[in-house]
Amino acid sequence: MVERSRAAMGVTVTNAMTQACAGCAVRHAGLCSALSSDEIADLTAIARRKHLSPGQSLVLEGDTAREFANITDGVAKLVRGAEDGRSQIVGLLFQSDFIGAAPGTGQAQTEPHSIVAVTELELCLFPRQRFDTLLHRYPTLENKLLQQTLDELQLARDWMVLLGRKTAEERVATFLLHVAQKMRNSGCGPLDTFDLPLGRADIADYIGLTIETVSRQISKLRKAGIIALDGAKSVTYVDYEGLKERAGF
Amino acid sequence: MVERSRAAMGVTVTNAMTQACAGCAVRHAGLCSALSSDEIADLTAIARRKHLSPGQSLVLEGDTAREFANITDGVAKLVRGAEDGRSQIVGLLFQSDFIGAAPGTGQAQTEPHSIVAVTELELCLFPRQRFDTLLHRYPTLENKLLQQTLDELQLARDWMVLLGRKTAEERVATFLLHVAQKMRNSGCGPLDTFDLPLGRADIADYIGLTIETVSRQISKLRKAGIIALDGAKSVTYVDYEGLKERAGF
DNA sequence: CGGTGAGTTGAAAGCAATCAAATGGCGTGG
DNA sequence: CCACGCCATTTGATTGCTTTCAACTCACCG
Repeated sequence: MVERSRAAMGVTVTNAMTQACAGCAVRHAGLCSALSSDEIADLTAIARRKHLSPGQSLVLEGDTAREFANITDGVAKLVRGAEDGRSQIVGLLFQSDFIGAAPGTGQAQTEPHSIVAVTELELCLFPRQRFDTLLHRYPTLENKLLQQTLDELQLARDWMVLLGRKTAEERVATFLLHVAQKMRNSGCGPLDTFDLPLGRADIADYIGLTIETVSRQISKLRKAGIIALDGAKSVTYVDYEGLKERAGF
Repeated sequence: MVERSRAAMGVTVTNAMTQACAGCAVRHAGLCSALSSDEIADLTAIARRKHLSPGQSLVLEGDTAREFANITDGVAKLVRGAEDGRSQIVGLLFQSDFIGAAPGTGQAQTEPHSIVAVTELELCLFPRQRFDTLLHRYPTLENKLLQQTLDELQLARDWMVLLGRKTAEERVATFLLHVAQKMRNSGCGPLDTFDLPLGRADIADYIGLTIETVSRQISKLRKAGIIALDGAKSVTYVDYEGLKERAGF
């Protein structure tokens, strides 16, 4: 809770100029790492910061895409939902991940999925048109975007394997490993204890199971001594290798 | 690295000069549509054609990536497999689709999945290094590649919804609609009868079911008068709207 | 101290997987 | 031209994993 003080200040002063890209948490990660000091100034000029609380959405499925964004802190989910209550999370976004349907095309598009904050979320927004202009001006930026998109495609395909062929236990184990890795990338260091960013319902929607099955499998891993729990969210990874085994291929 | 002249590239017998890009089936589709006549000549210079028969593979999961390719005719599958026999098709590639793990990064990578011909397949191959050079020289090419990658990402996420949340009947109906659309894009026109490019086993691996379940659901659709069959592969779409209903959201 | 919502646990039902066998298409060889 | 064998597909019977329905626990908060 202590480390949230900086974010809290960012809320009250939402102008980019007062908190320029130079000192940004993700200045040297993700897209922005592709830009030089001079180039980053152009980005600063069009950037706007925004804060979302858990459950609040940045865009809704079907909306017209108006802006792109970079996540500077927190976790967001990409959700595709059906009228009948079924919904599937098609991606999780962490610190330094980029949000945007189709940059570079120069034409308006409708959002293919909702984007919802699952933790307190800090964003850096870019208006569509202006960002596209920069994209064309700086090839390294477009190249970096291509690489990130390819990474996401790879991840989506990994998830297709999970959803199409893995058992409930394998899915939960894979999910736990996935989150652990992402949390580490987000600067938390190699901790073996941290809070899951998602509740049971979101986990279920991410790995294609029901809440009850997720709960049962987590209990099973706990009873097997693979993980330890403190409350529902705080997880300690006790037997990392055992978890990998249970995650399957 | 010294870049050799285009003339020096005329090594292979089946090289591009004997069948230049200008008259290619996909000259004005996919990646190549982003290039002018002058620019396409550079592509012609590094291109090499190749033919694969059903079951033959272009790359194997884990191999080092050596080349990119364009599909000029036929259908290929992207497969991720496990030792225990389970496997999942993470993508189908049709005419004008691009094959390649991570262009533009300039470094070798291992292939994340095998690429296997499911029909007679005609390819246009590009050596990794040389293609990357062109990518940097022609921004429109890189931009087009970004767009296609974003499209594929969108498709992969659609499939995540299918694999995570749809019933067996919805999966089969969705698959049939998907294939129909792809076949039409491949220049077959708005036919309502054609051969499925995949056998039951591949369909099962694509939509996350077993062969038997796929067969049962197809039979059910036939008995319901939604589709008609002539043998196992030739399908006639009788009730398009009914198929859409059964495909779910 | 009760209310609420998230999570856990139990029992029963359902849907797809598995096991098993029959059918059909197709090329080969008699 | 037909018989045979092989392989893909279909169909049937049973099993079993996950879902569904339901009740209970727990933490948090007014």
